[in-house]
Amino acid sequence: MSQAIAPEKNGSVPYEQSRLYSLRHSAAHLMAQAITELYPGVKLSIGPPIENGFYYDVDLDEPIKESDLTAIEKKMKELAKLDQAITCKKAQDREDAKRIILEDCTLGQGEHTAEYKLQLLDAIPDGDDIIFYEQGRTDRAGNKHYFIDLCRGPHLPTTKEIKYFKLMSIAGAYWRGNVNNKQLTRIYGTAFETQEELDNYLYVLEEAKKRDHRILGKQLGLFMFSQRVGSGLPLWLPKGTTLRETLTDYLKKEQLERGYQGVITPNIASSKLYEKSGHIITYKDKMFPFMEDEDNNTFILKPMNCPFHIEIFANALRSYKELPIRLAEFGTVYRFEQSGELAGILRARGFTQDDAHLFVTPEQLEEEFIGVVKLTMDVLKKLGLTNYRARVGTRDPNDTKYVGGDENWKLAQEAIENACKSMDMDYDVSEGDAAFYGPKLDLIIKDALGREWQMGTIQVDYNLPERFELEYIGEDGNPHRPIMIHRAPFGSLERMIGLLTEHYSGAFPFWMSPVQIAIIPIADRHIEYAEKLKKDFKEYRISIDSRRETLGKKIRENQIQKVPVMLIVGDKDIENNTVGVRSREDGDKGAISIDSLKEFLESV
RNA sequence: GCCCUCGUAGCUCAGUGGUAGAGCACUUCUUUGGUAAAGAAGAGGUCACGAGUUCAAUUCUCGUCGGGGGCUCCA
Repeated sequence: MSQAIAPEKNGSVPYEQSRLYSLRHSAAHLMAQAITELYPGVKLSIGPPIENGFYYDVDLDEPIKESDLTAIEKKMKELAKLDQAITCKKAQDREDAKRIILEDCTLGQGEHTAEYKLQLLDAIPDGDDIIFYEQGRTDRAGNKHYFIDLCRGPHLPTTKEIKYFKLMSIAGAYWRGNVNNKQLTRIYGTAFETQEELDNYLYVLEEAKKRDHRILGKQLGLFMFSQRVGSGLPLWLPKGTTLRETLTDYLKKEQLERGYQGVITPNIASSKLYEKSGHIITYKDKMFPFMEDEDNNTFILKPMNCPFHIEIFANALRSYKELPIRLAEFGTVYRFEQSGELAGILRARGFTQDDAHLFVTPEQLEEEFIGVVKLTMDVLKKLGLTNYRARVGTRDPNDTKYVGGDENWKLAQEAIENACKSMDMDYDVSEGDAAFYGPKLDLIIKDALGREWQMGTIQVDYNLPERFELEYIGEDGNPHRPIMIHRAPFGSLERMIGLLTEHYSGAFPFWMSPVQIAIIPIADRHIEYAEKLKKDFKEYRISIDSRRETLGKKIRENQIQKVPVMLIVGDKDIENNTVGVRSREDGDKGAISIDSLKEFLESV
């Protein structure tokens, strides 16, 4: 299990200061104590509380399985009941702390078990307090139990108060989050104040799984995967395609109104294009394998659209009067994501970006950036997504993957922050989350299971124009370098549709629904009337359910398909020129005249 | 890619060291019905794939492929 659903709020106290937070922290210690008793010689590393529980990373000689968690839970219960007091102990100095780690924390299981704790000690800055928490007691049989851990705290006063917990899953996690380090075993658990809260959490988790876009995508006939087609390569079914086209039509219209021009570029290109852009250096192993022709020319399945749009810009000698040039394309790209990174259509190997690149003068940058932010916010509002956060991704100064000079990076970052400030937008700055060619503003939303996904992104880029030596002729008659803005309000069609599916539990708003209206003739003799109705309302996406099934069954199935409006037609309707209206949300609304139906549909 | 976990009919899922079952869906027949599942019959599976252990494997072991939860990563 991971960070899921919503953080538990305890009145107005921030989670980090809540009793629940301490409870989970203590539960992590209790689990570590149980593990040291069951698996002597285990090396402990870190064990913090997280959004919906806690984990502990341990280094075991023998791999453990999920079925072993029961035994650990049982041991935890025993140790909790001992009512071990949990007390804080401050080391005198660094030497003293080292002694405590080597002598006490190892619990007599050998100094090698202190490997990670010693590294953690080294990471504590000079002058900071070095604190330990210990717990212990002798049980009725006379066995001594003891545990001490380097830890900032806080904790509950006694293990007796850790009652309602559950170990959830096992995962691998690299020591200090670095792939080059050893992979440790991470055990996830959760803990609550009451049994009811724990049960409720598990229930909510089950319910959330039903909202999973992969399940709904199958139920609603939106998309599929096939083992024969390959991993991470979705196939769009008719209804999913309709939904997708509805979204692209909407965005195309918005973009047209805002001065964008559509372009179309190929799905493969010479590797030279990506050598020039710098993508090959950074991403070679994350692209699909290269193709080679008889003359040893190498081609690449396109992992992104920017270099193509750059070529289009560079195709003519540009005047400042033409700028800004806004080139838009729903461009399908292919990235060879690691198998473990795939997640339905939220993360696929082939996906379509609602991409555009703006080529602007320095004077236009801020206004254009703000224009793009506005477009993105308008789009998200139209889609009904409001619960997102903004993140400014900046460069990690210690990482070498970034291209371009310091001055360009500084300018680009200032442009983004200025635009955000002038729009009064709240954002977090996240170091190391920039694209390799420039900083970016990302909009992030959570899925059904509480995992965060990047949707829209806006990037300011001084570097690719430099690499491709892009120019326009300024008012002064001299060549100048344009600045690029990369942007995608949806991010990708696939991810956006996945997120929308979970957001709405598949019950899409009327305007987006693949099937907006299902007309249900009661008997065969009513089909003709249904077809006439469909013709009269051809501006809507209508299906006629003319199967020879009972009315109840057809209603049930269209309801499960989350069709927003059903129109039931029978003898009475033909006679009176009416339809029986049934809404997805409100159920049966009774018969209304065809004229009122027009009004009704406009109000949905 | 790594750690854990799963893979039985189109779908959702039971089940077993002696080659398989339910509900829904599908086909046919009866039923033409007014707001969340009409009735009956039929058909449908190399139990993901490959190898090993065994007299015997869908069941146990290993490998491959695919899915899921994490880690890393996401231009």
